[in-house]
Amino acid sequence: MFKVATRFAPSPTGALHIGGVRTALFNWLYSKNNKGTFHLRIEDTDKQRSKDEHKIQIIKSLKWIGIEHDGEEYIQSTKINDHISIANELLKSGNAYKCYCSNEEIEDQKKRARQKKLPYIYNRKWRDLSEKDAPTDVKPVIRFKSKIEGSTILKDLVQGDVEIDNNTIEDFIILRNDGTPTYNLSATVDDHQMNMTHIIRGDDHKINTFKQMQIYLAMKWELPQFAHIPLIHTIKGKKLSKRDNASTLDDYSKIGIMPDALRNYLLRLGWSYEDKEIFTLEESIKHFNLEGIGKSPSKLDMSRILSMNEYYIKNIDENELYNHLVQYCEIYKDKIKTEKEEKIKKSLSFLKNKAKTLEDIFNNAKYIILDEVNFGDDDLKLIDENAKKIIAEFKNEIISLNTFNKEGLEPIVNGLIKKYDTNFKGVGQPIRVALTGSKFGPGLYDIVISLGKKEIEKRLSSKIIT
RNA sequence: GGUCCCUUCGUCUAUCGGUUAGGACAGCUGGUUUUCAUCCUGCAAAGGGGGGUUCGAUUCCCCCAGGGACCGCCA
Repeated sequence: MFKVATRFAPSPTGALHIGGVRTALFNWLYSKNNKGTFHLRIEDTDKQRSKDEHKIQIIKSLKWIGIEHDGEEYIQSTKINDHISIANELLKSGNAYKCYCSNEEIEDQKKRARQKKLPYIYNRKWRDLSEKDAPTDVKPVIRFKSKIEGSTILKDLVQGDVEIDNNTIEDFIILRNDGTPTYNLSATVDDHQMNMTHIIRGDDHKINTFKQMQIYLAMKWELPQFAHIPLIHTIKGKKLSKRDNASTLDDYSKIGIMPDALRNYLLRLGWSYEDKEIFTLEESIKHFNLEGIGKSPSKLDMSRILSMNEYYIKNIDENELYNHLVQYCEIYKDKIKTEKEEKIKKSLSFLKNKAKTLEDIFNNAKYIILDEVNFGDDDLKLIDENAKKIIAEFKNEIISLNTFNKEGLEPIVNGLIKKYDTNFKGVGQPIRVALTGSKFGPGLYDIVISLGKKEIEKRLSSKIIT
């Protein structure tokens, strides 16, 4: 048995979206599960639309989520000569022919097909015509001579046997009239030269597979295995496209989703393994298989992404979580100063308890991360004369407090509650606002302890609340 | 319109002929609680429709309906 080799072959004509990432993930997992290799091929033959920045974004995105390809990336545009020479071989062996139809002629055919509500399929005009009759003013394209008789069965690893009549596959163009190869030719030649054993790609490629199979056959190349995975749909039930919002990895990273959480979410979108929901990277490699891939398309569900992220926030090692937070804040928020590290790490256990995203943790930890307290207008309203008295008294008690923990703080707060004939909220809220600027956030004792005596004293002396 | 694919709770899914159709997320209860949460109880929630096959179908077959993908000298 040959070593499994898979590939992910995006075109760098736009940002990689989450559907593409899942395809890459499945390919990667499948190869790793089989102790094989995973390759990245950049299909940059559309020179107008291909951009280097997209290529960089693609590689960065894959790396972010934990996927690294084996070997150098394969740049399709550097192999164009190979593709052209295969086209010529096909021409020589009678498996392809020159088509001298003008653009106008083709457009006309398409128009007529539309009018008659028939599917357009090239009429194979030049399939049997002699080149002697060729017009001199038209540069020909090269078309593959598709089978007309019989049918082809695709033994799809996900969808099972799929059979279509050969005459529904048109004589597709393999070389444009400017001499450049088209997708189906290039992809096939590359897959063959890269020795791919398994082509795992979106369901939208299925018709291409039938075309490509014919090229393999004509070239007497060994056919790889194919697996067409169902597409990811938007909440509206349509194919996810580059135009959809929030579909690149950056969009998720920006709101504080962690790569492992998204990886786990994507893994379970369209694939399952018994009732298991949480998969470490190692587990996902161990258990991944093609049998577990469902046949129906699945919808993207943000609340699930969020809850997966929440799970990872609560369950991963706190040092690791802290590192994620530092990176996140540096890129998207305020950089965390190194002298805050200890305070934040100590507080992570309660900061993370009310967070679904790294952004939530940042918000909860803002009172530590930022040196200045930013008061919300509504929150400031809570600081009336009575509240100011409570705050002042609390400050005085704190100054003389030796045991700076919950046991030491509780009697102080309780004393104030009694004195001012109120409840916990009546005392806690003004102090919380004075310390953090907000009435929401971690528990009062957590805040006080995490800030430390010196900082408390400083903040409670602020003019705005005295 | 043609070809192909799909169809279990709102969502992701389990079930490989016999189950009170299971789990997870979301939702709703109740409890703990120091705001907001977390955490813990519980509840509600599904086999598109119609035919077969079978002692028995969510499961196998057929038809219909609905949804989707493709139909580029893009990839």
